[in-house]
Amino acid sequence: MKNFYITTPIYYANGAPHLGHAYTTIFCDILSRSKRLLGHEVFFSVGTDEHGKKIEKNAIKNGLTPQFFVDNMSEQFKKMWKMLDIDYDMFIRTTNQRHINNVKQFFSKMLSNNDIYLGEYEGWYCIDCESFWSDSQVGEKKICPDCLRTVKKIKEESYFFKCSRYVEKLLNFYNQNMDFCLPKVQLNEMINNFITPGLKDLSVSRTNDNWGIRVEENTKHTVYVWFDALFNYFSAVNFDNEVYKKFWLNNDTEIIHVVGKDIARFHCIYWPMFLMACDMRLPNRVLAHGLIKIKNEKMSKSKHNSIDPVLLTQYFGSDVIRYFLISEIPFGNNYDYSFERFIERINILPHQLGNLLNRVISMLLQYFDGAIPTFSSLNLEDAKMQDKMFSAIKDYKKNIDNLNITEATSTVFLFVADVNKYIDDIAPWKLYKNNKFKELESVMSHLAHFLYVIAMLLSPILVNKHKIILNQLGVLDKFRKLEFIDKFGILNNCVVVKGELLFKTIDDKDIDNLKTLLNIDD
RNA sequence: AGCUUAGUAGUUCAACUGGCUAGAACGCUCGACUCAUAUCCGAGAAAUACAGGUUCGAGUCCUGUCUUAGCUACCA
Repeated sequence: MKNFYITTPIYYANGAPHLGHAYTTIFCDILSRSKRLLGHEVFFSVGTDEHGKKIEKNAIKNGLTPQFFVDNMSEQFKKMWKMLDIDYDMFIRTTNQRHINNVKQFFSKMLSNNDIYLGEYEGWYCIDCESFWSDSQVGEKKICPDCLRTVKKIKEESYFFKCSRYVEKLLNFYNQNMDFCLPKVQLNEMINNFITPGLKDLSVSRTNDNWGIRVEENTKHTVYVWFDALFNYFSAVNFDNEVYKKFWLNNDTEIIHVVGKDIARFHCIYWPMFLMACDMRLPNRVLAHGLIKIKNEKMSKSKHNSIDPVLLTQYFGSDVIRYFLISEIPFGNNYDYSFERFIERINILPHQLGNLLNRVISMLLQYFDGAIPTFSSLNLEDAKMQDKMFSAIKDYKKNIDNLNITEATSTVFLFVADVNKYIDDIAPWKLYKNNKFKELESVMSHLAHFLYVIAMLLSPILVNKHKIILNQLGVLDKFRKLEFIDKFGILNNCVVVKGELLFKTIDDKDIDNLKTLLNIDD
């Protein structure tokens, strides 16, 4: 069976984790857990990108050494991932010595193969915007397209990666791997926007950045942060020979990079080219998701509009945050966060799932003293519901295979709604009143099994709460595996217990408290 | 400024290469039920950005306009 190597981007260590980081990482974690649930072996890496002028500046401003600064930052990310129950196999840091050696080695190799050469970067520079523009961008008037001020031409020495050598090969690769980049439109943009107009050689070194990996052959230069950062995906599996063999060298391993679409370009164009230049295998997929915005603004510290994932997680617990992000955000689209939507979304958990558990457990206690009756199937509705269950499982698996974890989640919740409706249609309380115990047994044994299936399918998302469902149903440990979910009867004679509420409804009083806590004003 | 994406009920998404009455979900209005956490179930109101064009037929294709978003070598 296929293996998977799944990666998040390594996050830039100049600020605390925000909701966008949480989304990407939760996405990858749920994907990893889902793949494992279906029986695949998975290696899942996360990490931090710790070089660059910005970090150095930031550290100095705070009176710290850059190393101390990034040590602290990467700890913050680790803490966040722990809070969110991110079950990663590797936390890679670009200041890791092994990684530094790797980068130097690859840089040297490309230099000696003439894939990298020393040249001069020349560009139009706008002093006020602190940014470079190309000829076509500044136009004939030589003005900054942003602020309309006059730009200056400046030159500096730089190493360049010879993109032209690999353009043809890259396009061939795209053609043979139509699904390399999802959503597909991203790849069109890459081709039309960068490759067709003529891909320029990429500057891969800097002379004005001290906090970076030195170019051995010319110590005036440090390696450009993106060159450094991309090779983390190699370093993360390269530290251990077994892992390296199993998840990098093995062709049965599918390598999936999950990124925000703002950095898709580096992963779809330059990263494969670098690997080609080093004669190494290529990743199989780049999944480019949309960005989270608040009131249509990009999240940033300076605008004071970022929602603190630490506070949210402390208040609601990781399961709720995980469910919110994965069920609410359609993959690939930008998402406009609002507190109201957040509350609406997470209330689905108590209303639909929590309530379902509660009503089934209560009925089992009232009608059967808590013992799940022997499985039987007496009427047409039961049989129909079995079909729905099987097709829900099938759709779920298909969606996981296609990497649609949001769709997979909604498949399960559609089934939850079906089960709620089934209860209303059958009205077990009427069967009880009319002494139709045989039929009641049939219905209740189905209901218990359906809840068991639901808990198992949601286990990659609700990593804690799904256990509460299984515990309240009294499911034996040995049956907590996906291979048993389509086998009716394994819950026969399990004894249910009424426990704590699974989820609490967020009401108006809670909302007021939260607004104070999170500093939200309308 | 250029390239690219997207404009569908109040909101977030569907509708395969143009093809039955444009589907859901949340919210809203009304109704029913009592196993349940004022939860769950049913019914209803409500939409193709604008202007042209191609076609037997357009949300889908073409042209123009407007709007949103992303990128365009030192912020990752």
